[in-house]
Amino acid sequence: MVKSDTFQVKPIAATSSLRALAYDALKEAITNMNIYSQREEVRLDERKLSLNLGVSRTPVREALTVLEQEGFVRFEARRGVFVIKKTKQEIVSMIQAWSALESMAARLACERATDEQLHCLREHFPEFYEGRPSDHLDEYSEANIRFHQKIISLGQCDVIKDITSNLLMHVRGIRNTALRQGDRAANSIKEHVQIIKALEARDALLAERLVRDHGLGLASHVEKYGDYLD
Amino acid sequence: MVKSDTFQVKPIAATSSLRALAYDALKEAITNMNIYSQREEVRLDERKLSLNLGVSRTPVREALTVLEQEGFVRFEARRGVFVIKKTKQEIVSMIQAWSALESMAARLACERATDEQLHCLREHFPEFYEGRPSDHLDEYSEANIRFHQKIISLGQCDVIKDITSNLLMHVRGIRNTALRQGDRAANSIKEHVQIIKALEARDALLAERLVRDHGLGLASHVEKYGDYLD
DNA sequence: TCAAGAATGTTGGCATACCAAATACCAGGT
DNA sequence: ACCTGGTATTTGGTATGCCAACATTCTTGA
Repeated sequence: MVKSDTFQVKPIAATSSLRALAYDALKEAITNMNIYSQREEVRLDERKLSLNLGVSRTPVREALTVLEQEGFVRFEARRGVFVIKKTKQEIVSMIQAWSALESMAARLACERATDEQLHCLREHFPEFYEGRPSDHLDEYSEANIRFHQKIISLGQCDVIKDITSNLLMHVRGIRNTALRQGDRAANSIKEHVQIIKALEARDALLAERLVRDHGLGLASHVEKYGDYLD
Repeated sequence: MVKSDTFQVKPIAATSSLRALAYDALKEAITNMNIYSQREEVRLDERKLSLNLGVSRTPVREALTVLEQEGFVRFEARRGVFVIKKTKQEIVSMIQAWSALESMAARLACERATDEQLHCLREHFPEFYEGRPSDHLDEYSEANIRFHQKIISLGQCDVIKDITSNLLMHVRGIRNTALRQGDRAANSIKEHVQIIKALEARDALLAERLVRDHGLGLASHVEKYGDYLD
């Protein structure tokens, strides 16, 4: 017999359910495809999906039900399941909601985060605060998203984290695109620096305002230049 | 033959799916029961539910899947489906997220709503702005919620509306309870009046701040006095 | 007497079968 | 060629059956 002190099993065995596996597979497929490159809405065939995934229709349908709830697909009775193409207005609305939540997270971070955590913000994204970010836009776009997620994480509000996590799935691609329009990247960095300063100073009112305005700036940009979405 | 001009059929039949009906029934049952009055978590039996609802297990399961996604129930493999009891901290988090979103809605309302719409706010809730609200707490609690929903509606942001709609399902009961603790009702009304004034003046910054602080006040209150939740 | 384990029942996960509605296809008439 | 109506096929919605994992009860042996 092995002593329980030394015998540490892996965190969780928890063989995922087929439903969860189907969900992951479908979600990845949906987010990876560029929905907006094609004009027609994509239709998903339950039977083909279950055939390709090697499981029956039941877990596939349940996974699709979750995706419907998250706004990725839409069921039409006896017509099919369609991948949803968000309209420009819907994207703008999502960014506005995101801004509200991240703004609140920033406020909460001022109260709750440790000095170390706040300092990490600056340390984790140093490379982009010198030189021209326009040279590494792909990298910067990812770092940009991480930056905002980090702020939300520091807010230590799970509800905000969960909701924004879902919103991000929908707007990730748009963020990347918008960054390349105009000279938004350089400006974005300046605003980030201000946000970090406000957080480090624990100036909740300022941090909250800066984060909100930063987000709403993106919303306005998409509103103006996001016609490719419709 | 009938001339197509004169032969007008009724718009649609649109019979809801059994899944939707099961969802509605379950959601109402869950929100109506007072989850926090009993110590044990409530377990739902798929087979009994489908028997009671008069449909098979399939639509019931799909309805439960949606409810799981919305945070009302939790699946445990081969154990059962349980109605989730939110912890105090989760409730506080939801109220904070709500505050962020309503605050943004107020800001948007300042830009988007018509004078009429803003004025309706005052007209729709006049009876409570004179006399003591503590005499009609049930009425006032409902009006209170309608007031906040109205602000969100005036923001004309569907995403915010949808998210808060779900949050409301979870905190409805708590709002009602909190209103009865201390002299919160009277104070609540004063703050509402200020919010209306800010909106009518289209002072976005002020309205946004007042709505946020009003919401966070509730969060703090629950944080302090909501121990009955755990 | 009581603990260990075997038998039985229960539960959610999954697969499959069937149905009605929507669509696609085709034959026959104009 | 172009309708027209009916028929076959496809599709999502639903019902049902089976299974492994858990829970419970009963049995058994010291």
